[in-house]
Amino acid sequence: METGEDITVSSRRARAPVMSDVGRLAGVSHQTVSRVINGSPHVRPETRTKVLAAMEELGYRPNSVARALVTGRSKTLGVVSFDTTLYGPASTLFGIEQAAHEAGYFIIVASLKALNRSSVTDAVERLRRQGVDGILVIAPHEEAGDALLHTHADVPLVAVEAGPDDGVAVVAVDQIAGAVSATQHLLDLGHETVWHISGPPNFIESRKRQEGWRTTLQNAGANVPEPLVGDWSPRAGYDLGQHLSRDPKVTAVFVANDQMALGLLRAANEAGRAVPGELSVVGFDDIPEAPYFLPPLTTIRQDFNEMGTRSLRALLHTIETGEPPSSGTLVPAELVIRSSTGPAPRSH
Amino acid sequence: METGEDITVSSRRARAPVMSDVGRLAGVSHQTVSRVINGSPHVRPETRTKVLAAMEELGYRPNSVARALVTGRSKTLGVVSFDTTLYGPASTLFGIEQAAHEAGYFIIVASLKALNRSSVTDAVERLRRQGVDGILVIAPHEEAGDALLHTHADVPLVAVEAGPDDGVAVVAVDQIAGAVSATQHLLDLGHETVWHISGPPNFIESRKRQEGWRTTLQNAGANVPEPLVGDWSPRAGYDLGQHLSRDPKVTAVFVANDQMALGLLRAANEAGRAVPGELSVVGFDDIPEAPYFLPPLTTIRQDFNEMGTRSLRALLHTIETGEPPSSGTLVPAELVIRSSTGPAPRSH
DNA sequence: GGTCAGCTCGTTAGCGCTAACATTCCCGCG
DNA sequence: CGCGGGAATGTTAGCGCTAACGAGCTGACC
Repeated sequence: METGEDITVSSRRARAPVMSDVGRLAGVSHQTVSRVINGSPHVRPETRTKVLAAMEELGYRPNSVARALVTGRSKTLGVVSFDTTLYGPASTLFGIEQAAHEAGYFIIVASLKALNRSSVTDAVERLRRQGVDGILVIAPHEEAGDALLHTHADVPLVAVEAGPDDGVAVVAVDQIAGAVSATQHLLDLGHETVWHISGPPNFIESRKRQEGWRTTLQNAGANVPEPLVGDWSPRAGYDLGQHLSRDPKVTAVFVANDQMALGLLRAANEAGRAVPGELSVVGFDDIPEAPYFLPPLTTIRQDFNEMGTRSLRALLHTIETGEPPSSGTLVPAELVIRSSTGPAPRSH
Repeated sequence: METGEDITVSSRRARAPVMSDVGRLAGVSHQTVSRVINGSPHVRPETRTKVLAAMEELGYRPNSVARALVTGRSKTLGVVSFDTTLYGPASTLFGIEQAAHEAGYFIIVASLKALNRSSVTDAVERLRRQGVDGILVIAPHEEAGDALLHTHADVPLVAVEAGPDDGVAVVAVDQIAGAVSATQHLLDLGHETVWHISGPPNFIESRKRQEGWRTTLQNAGANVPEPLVGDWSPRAGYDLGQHLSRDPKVTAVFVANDQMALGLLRAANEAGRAVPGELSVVGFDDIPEAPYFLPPLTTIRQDFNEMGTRSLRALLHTIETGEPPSSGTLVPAELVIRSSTGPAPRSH
């Protein structure tokens, strides 16, 4: 076996080297190795060099599990999320991960199969067992939010994208303001009123967007049509859009997300209703595809990445200082005007 | 402080209960508690009951960090991924997470800022420090793949979605077959040849799709036009699509992903080229929006979820049996015909 | 020159758990 | 009635690391 030429790490592969191996090679105690690794100031430069060299030679890799056991800190954060396939959650997760990486933390994801109380509770529980230092929840859902109220006990937790109004720290986009500017934009264009395709009612975002839409219409003295309820999918937008497209009174629609707006666009196209000539539509999210819809979609941009970053920072602040997270951070939403909206057609 | 009424867990909150606390309350040793938790057969039913009751009363939560330290198994898997914002990687990640959950594993994500050797090496290194039991890499990129060859040493690793041709286990969709069926579909429709908008050349998928397209044309004796190179974004599809739309000879285009196909669709629309009347287009991926494009997009479906599941299973198999993962699993790709493709227009 | 502060390092004791062995008890058997 | 053996439990020794303390050495100061 001993070829004699193989002097690299891989030769004495019986067991990964540990601190005392490094110490032995460097002629110091394992504690000094620990000091070097943790950047203690009380180590002579030459000792440090020797230790570093020994680490290099052995290919030493600190065992963070052992460290976590003794410090009580794992430097990992849990993220529970519903559908990470969707653009919003995926982007938020991405932002969180980037920020965590910079802060020296790892992200453990626990995605939810169903959106109900027990699955959220269960996910949080699993993460705590795993020893995470804090938890982020991307589940802008009513029941999920409720569940958090009964869970967050001994580990810092912040809700992202939406959450209960109190009891838990929430970092979210200003959904209401976004919906207001979407609706107002349509009103300003001269439309008598604005129809609405909403998301599922148990999503907090659905309700906020609907609320913003409704109050804007009311404030303008406009008639408030019955909102149509979708499920965020393009298919729902298409199905609901077929109804809307048949009704000539409908000249402006605020759709609760871009995917459903896409479905509506197709329905309008098939029904021969010109967008924006006869029908104006505004979406929500500003997914990367939105500028290339036919026509390019006017929508409300949510800065998911920023939301991820901010929520992570809030969580980290709590973890590191022990102060409760400041609740209610709102990330602004921005109206992006493209070509799917235009002046109201001359009425009859 | 002692109210006397608060007898629940939250009262003696100095420190989370540990095994010996449970043992003390149940009148057994901590080891017996361990046996109960790990389902050892050598525990009397009544003892088990007592222990369970004590755990319940104390709100005991096993410390998996301590367990990981002693067993050397953390029950966590690392996933390194490039852009989890994209539909493909996001879906794959989702599939992985679901499968991992079922198997009792956690997923730690490490996303890459840049696609180069060092960032991949670095991510893998970080994950190993963290003590993951295995690593999954979603980075269908040439350099990234190369990096893996020099990294995978003492922890099982499998590449997902694409990877180097050997040296590392790879679970991927059959890109070539997908590209072949896309191109053949167009040829069968009577098009003389098929143009191609490819992804960035350093993506393995780009090359495989291009290869499938090229060989199909060659086998059919068709002329092979110079492929246009995009970057997966709708914008690239649009920009490149403007060129293509101007050229009346172009009657069929195979686009390397759906997002670029969307851009092409818009460019064609603006140029007044009817799809599929004058121009047929096939995408790749089958993103959820594809059926609602104008017109609904014919595309190649990749089962990302399946790929995630399979790659996880392969990894787990290696971890649990020690056998090297079987290389080269291919997930089939499926042609989904919708309305963006049609017979070739009568030539001049 | 003695003292004491401060730097550098080593020694010891766990963190909470599991693995391995030791112990107790009960049963059946010759 | 003693003894082997297995089932149920307890005891001990770490896993690899950090925290806390202690020891040796240097240098400055009175």
